[in-house]
Amino acid sequence: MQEESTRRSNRDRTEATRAELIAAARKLFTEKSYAETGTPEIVAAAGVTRGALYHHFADKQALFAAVVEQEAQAVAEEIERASPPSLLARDALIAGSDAYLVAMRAPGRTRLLLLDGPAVLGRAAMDAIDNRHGNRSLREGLVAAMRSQSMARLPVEALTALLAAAFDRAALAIEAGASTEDYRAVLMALIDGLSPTPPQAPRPARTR
Amino acid sequence: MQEESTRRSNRDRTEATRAELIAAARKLFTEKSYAETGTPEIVAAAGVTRGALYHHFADKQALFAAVVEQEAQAVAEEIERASPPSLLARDALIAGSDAYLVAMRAPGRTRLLLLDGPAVLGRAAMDAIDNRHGNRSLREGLVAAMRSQSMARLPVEALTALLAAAFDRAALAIEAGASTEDYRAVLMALIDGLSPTPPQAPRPARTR
DNA sequence: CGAATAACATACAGTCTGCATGTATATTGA
DNA sequence: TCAATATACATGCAGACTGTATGTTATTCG
Repeated sequence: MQEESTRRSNRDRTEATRAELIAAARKLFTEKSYAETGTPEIVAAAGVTRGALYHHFADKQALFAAVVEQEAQAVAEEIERASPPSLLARDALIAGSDAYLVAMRAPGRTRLLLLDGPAVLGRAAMDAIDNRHGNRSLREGLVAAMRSQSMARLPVEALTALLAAAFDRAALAIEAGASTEDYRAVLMALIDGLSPTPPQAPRPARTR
Repeated sequence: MQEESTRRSNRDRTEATRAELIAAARKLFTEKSYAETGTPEIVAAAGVTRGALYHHFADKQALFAAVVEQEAQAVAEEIERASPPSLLARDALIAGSDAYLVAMRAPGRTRLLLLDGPAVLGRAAMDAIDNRHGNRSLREGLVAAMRSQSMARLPVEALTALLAAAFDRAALAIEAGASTEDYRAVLMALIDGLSPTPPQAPRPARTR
């Protein structure tokens, strides 16, 4: 008969420790900033020592990257849950936009993903993470809209990046207390402005 | 008759020391990142000691803020020099956009102003700096365009912030090696899409 | 059941930041 | 003009943090 706490497989130990480290780091990185959070504090919250941290992660940045990756995935899942492929291209785009703005209201997410992430990991690394998760649905939505002729044909990568940047800034502004309606209205105007035919009447659907 | 090196007024000494500290910090902050640049290195490059730094600036962040402020002003001046008020609203907007993208190619500027700045000082502080310098001309250009009926009437603050965010991301992407033409084309499409009347066909060809 | 290896814990070296204290130079006012 | 005072620095110190090297315990495997 094995004791309850002993006899844990190595893989289980690794997985559990990594998960606890990431969870503790996530909590602290969202409450405070990356720079203000020290590894002693993280390992104390996780119930391990710094030795464990540096055994599982190359350095503090690597742990931060793991947290960012997880959080970006969580945001992407919220978006995909809100914009099923059954919707029309433009409607899916709008639903996804709103879902993104809602998802980014989770405390500390904007700083983690939009401020500390790019500064600590660099824009290139953040682009890679975004392309694996969040931006994918956005880019696919844009491609679909272009194919359905409801959007001008433009360089997809650039369009994705610039719209994503606008969404990011909107999330930051809303968190800072700006009017959600104002930013939402401008975002929609930017998207609708990309229609190949003049926007004309926004309410009655014109492209069909 | 005063000696050459002695007999310097206190105000001159302060001004000179501050300027040297800011210049040395600017050089290092643009070559490396804020986090990778230590105050011992900065004061060594400036030819003073850390005592002088902490006499003139509250902390490392305050020195960084001074560098950011100076650099943001330099960018704004380049833009205003390139987009005189004699131009038509839309043309001034385009000229300013191109000037911004050019100005941001100065080595290290994107990281300083677009990555480290927001992360270290916060988005609110960066917004304040931007509104004092760069964004002012953009917002005024947008207001002028709206007044001349060549742009839909939208919340000005939000529109300014979101377009600025798109410009920022374009500058980052271009520095990372992306196609300037692609990003420029999308930026112009976003701007032109905001026309209240159908795309207006300002030129027989689209934008190029 | 050893031997090798993985998963930690502990200890240490180097560096950094911010402050406190000391000193020289400039300014002020009687 | 000359002390008194304030300003502009320089120096030294305390605390904290990061990364690594080394030691110890728990698995895995032949």
